[in-house]
Amino acid sequence: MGYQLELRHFYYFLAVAEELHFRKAAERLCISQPGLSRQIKQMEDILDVKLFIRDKRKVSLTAAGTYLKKEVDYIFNHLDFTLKQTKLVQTGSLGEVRIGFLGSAMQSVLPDLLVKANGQLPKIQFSLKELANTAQVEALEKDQLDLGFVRLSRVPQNLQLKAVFTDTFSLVLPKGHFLNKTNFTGIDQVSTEHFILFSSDYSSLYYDKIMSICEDKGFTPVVTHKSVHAHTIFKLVESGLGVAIIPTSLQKGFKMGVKFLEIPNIPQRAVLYALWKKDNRNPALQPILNFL
Amino acid sequence: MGYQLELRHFYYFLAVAEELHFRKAAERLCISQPGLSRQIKQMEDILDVKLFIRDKRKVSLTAAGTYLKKEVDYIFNHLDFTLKQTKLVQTGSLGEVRIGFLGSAMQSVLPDLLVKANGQLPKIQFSLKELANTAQVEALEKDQLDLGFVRLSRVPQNLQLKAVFTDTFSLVLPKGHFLNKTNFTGIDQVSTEHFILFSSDYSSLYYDKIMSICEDKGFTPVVTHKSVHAHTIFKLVESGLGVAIIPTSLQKGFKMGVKFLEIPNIPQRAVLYALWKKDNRNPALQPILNFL
DNA sequence: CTAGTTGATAACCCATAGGCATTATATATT
DNA sequence: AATATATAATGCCTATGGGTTATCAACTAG
Repeated sequence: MGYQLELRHFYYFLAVAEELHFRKAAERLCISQPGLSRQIKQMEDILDVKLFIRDKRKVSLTAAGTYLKKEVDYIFNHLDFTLKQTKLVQTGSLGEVRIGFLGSAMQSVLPDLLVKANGQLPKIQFSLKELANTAQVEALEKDQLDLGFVRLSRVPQNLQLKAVFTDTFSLVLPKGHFLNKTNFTGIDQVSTEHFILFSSDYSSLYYDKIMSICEDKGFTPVVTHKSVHAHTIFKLVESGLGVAIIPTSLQKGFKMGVKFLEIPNIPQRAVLYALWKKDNRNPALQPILNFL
Repeated sequence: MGYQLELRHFYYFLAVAEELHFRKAAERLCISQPGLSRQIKQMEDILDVKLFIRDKRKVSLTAAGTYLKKEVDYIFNHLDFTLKQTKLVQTGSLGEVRIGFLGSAMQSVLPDLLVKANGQLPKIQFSLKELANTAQVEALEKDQLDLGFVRLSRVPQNLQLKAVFTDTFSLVLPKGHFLNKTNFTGIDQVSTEHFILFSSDYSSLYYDKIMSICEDKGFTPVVTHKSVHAHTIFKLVESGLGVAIIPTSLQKGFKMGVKFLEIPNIPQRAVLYALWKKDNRNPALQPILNFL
């Protein structure tokens, strides 16, 4: 009785919540299973809340435990970041902004931002990580990221979207393809070709847009390959395995045996959005957002 | 060495940061001053950051300490809030209930429930999904739903049924049909008409009930169309393609070229049931069930 | 110079986190 | 039905380290 919750309890709780197995969690924590069991029990006693259901042969989280895990995840990430920042404040190099991005943001938006920020706010450092849309959303909610660059139209309530770059779409063809700038009139001219697209789990919004471009012209594309990297897609096109549709700006920086034809007269646009948590606590984020 | 930061360190840190006085802070914490001094020193060693300036006769925060205090204040408030919420989740006064329903439940039962629940349990959120009977049963068993609204008489053992709304049946006729409130005596008057019904795979119980209504009156209806949406059925009736039998309350909310005549002197009733898993683990479900 | 602050240091004490051995219970196997 | 194997919980013990008191060192005020 009269015990106090300590960080230890939360570390242990997270380990068990992730492993859903006391012995494995204990191994990961480098302590014995009985010790772990006892600490978790103590935690439940202090909180007066059942966190785990030890049922039959498996352990699972209660609703309360599920809720707590999500919050503790966030709190720990925020705490880690805070402690790192505290040290930076001491050394005077205050300010780190953790940025996640889709590869396509590296074409222009992100480099522009970094150059501008470096010029005017030299004390703010950046850590960059290439991540898929969904991974960025999760990382933002857990406070593992401060800012994301995504292609999504709908995000959770507590996140804020802002369009930062609107792009047209271009058709990617092998060098020797009969279509060129003068005789290319519309996407329906390649309706019988095989298509190579970005994976829908990498960016479902992008995937749907491509499909709608084709459907507006009255055909459903035959998709033979999917990839997450522009380079791979270009390589596949170059090899004659099909054609692709990509945001126009993606062609920058690639020298390959393919040609790009901007698709005329379509309403679809590839929109890149900046994304951040509305109540983000990082003071370095605001000045960065002002550049967008 | 090799120590770990614990919540205690942060509690102590906050006390000193507020009092700016070790003895007073120690008093407030009900520990001795030397103990406090040692814990703060340990904290600074672990973080490798100087948090306080002990200068001459007064204590003050370093820049790093000031930053840390602000963040730890926030983190502790958030943690307190989280722990309180966790307890609420356990008691079921906070949480999410996932509800599946037949379109016809939206006429009165479900809106009533939601209004009542929102009034008395504003912290419980709902996610709603329109699903057929069988889909709801499957979703309930998979724990993708907490509560369903179905028209079924028999369900698997581990599910619980409860009647929540009993309705009479009405005949749906085109506006110009010769039958009306005064000359309508029984369903046998339309025994030769074509019938439009809900699909039996959408609700087999409903389908069987309709058939039994007719069979009780000595005829088997000629079913020419089936649909899953009330709106579609009304449209088909309006177009003169047949007549329909529906639960009386379904007419609410539709303005169409059809008329409704309640069928007198029949024992059949359209019963809407609430359905849930007996050993559902969601604590938010119980208080909702109490409203039924 | 003395009295009265302040926080830091030293040496001891004991509460308790964690280890080991074991039990209790459920599932899988024979 | 009996046995084997897996799980988490329980009981007892040890030793780490947080908290104690006593003291020191440094500063200020009178």
